[in-house]
This record gives sequence, structure tokens and C-alpha cells, in this order.
Amino acid sequence: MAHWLMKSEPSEFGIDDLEACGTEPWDGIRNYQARNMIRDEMQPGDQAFFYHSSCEVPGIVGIMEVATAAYPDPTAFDAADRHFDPKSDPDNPRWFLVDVRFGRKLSRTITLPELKACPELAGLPLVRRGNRLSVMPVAPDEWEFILSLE
DNA sequence: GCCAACGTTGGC
DNA sequence: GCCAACGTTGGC
Repeated sequence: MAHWLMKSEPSEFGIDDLEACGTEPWDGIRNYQARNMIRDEMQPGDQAFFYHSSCEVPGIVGIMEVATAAYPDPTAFDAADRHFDPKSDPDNPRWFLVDVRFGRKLSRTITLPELKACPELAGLPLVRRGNRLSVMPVAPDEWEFILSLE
């Protein structure tokens, strides 16, 4: 079982929204590196940290589970959707997503500055300068370490 | 709101 | 295939 970290802006969709709906398609990923991980590596049962970005207190706020295999992102085909991509052909889809299922909220937010201060996490793309990946792998020891900070 | 960093686009 | 311009991300 693999581990991941996935970013979302809480003003768009936060951990409370996921808790409310239970399971939700993680749509709108429009970055090839992230797409490749979703499409080629994510498996149902994988666990992921829910990370709040572009907000008052950026950090890890919860845990969720990958609920489905990857499938084409329908928002790419919807001209009315803000994630519409005319270059994604339904017969040869460019963008993929998985559904995620709410796991639990952490008892507190593990903040970005806190994560950055841990030498144990130096290899995590999140804490590297200028990182913009919205989906990234978390190594087993990094996963355990982050949980130990809660 | 600012701006650094990065990815993508498109002219050549 | 290079690279400048542009758009986006995301912390602060």
C-alpha cells in the first residue's frame, strides 16, 4: 500500500467538505506529473494526507483513502467547467482522477513550517523550494514520522 | 496583494 | 529544439 499527499484549497474543497460527503472525485488535476502518479500508481486502499494550501494555516489536516482506480476526469470534457480542456479527447483522455474517501481529521493541523523544520522530511517534495506538485508520494517512514507529530 | 518559482506555449 | 513570454501556484 502506497502513501500520498494531496493538496486542496479549503476555500474550494477542504477536509470538512470531504467529511460531509464521505467520498468525492478528486477532479481538476491538470499537471502531468500529478496525472501520471494518479493514473499509473494510485491503487484503491492507498492512504493519503489531505493538505490545505493557499489558506491561513497551510498544512496537513486529515487522512483519506483512495477509493477507486483511476478513471478519466469528466470535468475535462465539460465546456462549462472551469477545468475544461478542449484538448482532452474522450477517446484518448488526457486527465485522470480517483475518488477519495474520508478517513479522519487530525487532532490538529501539522503546519508547513513545522514540516519544513524536520530533517526527517527533507526529501518530501512539499518542503522543497518552489514546489508546486499537488499530488506527491510519501515514503512509509515519512508517513509514520508525520503521524508521530500529531 | 506581492512575488518567486515553475510549467506551458508558441514563434522562430 | 531553443527560449522568451505568459499563466499558475502557493507562501507570505
